[in-house]
Amino acid sequence: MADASATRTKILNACRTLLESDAGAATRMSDVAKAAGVSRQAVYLHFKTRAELLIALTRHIDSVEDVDDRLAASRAATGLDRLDAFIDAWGGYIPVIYPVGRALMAMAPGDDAARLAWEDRMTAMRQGCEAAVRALESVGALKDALTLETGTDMLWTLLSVRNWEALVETCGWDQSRYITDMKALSRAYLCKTDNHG
Amino acid sequence: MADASATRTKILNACRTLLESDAGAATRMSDVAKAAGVSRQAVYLHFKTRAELLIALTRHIDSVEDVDDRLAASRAATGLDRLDAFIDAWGGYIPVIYPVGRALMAMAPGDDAARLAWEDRMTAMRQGCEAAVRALESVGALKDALTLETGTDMLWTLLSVRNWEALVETCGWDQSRYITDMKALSRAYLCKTDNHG
DNA sequence: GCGTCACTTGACGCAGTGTAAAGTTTACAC
DNA sequence: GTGTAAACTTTACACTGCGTCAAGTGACGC
Repeated sequence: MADASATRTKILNACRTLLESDAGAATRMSDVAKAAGVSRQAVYLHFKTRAELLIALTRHIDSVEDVDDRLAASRAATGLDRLDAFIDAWGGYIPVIYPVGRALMAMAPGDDAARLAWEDRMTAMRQGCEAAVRALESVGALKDALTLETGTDMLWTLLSVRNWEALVETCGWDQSRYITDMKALSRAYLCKTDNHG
Repeated sequence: MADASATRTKILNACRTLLESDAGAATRMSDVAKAAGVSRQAVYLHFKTRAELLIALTRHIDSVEDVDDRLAASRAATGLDRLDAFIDAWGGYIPVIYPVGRALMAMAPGDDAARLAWEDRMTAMRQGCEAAVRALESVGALKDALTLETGTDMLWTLLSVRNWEALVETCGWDQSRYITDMKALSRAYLCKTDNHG
């Protein structure tokens, strides 16, 4: 018999590879099984549903890619630096989770489990936005017209995966320009004009 | 026998009403048929596929809601006014097409016809963005660091239906705040700082 | 040898889209 | 009134992809 956790990992890696390929969004359970070299039923043995597989994959990627380490740097920064550091961290992580995120977003309208899982992630990301806006507020850099909540709503929207998709995937921006311009955009909206160029 | 074009309109209106209801995104062909008071096959008699029905609905809404009139005002404006006028026009139109747009976006990953139709619309909207950025450029209000294309890419992204969805549907902003803040955001990113407050 | 765990095989139920074919109703023509 | 044609109904079915079920196989521990 095979090692169960090894098979599980094989399935997760196969699924990730497929999702990262061109037609990744259309990846079916049978494709995953074939790519992993197991039967379709073996996939269901490890993951009850397609949504559960994708959700498990996000966690798998998180641990493999050290998401916590990436975000640690942004938590150390203060004032305007915190905004930049957060955009570096989150913006740099988007391309990593994008393939599976895209699949989860695609099934979200019709699948509560997928929708909730993705919403949870986006809610967690919102905490980072709020912390960055709070950091601006605490050094008096936040525009007077903005509240913590309004600023957070907008930053959370600007840094959405959909916007990354639009700029990088659709418009063909490269990742570094995305980061640079998102920083400029966020600062232009959130910060008093006398606090930046 | 019934009037074919009357039945067609009945189907389109029923479909629109369903899409505008709470669980609109999940609207099936059989739901549309039932709501229109015709058989499921009658729907297929008028629209070969679900995608075709949704695409026809966007056109139907365009004509009923006078989309051309809405955009005419923005084409008349110049300089900074053109940006505001375009955001008023397009931003005001998003809530109108959102229900059917959401359905089209949901099926886009797996349906070429739906994807292409939605992309076409977004490409048309991009023309408006480009015209607005060009208007800024022509009065010397565009930031030196920005090109026409970069500015257009970003404005097109900022004014996406997804961002309206995030702010209005998810964050609960009201429509007028969405418009106001989008204008502020766009100006903050696109315009030289000495051209606005 | 015996059980058990991981997995395979093949079949099936289900939902929703789309197709096919035969029948019904209405209108209009002559 | 008979004929015909268009709009629509009814019933049935094919297809895809998800998820389930049940019986079978192979390896390993004891």
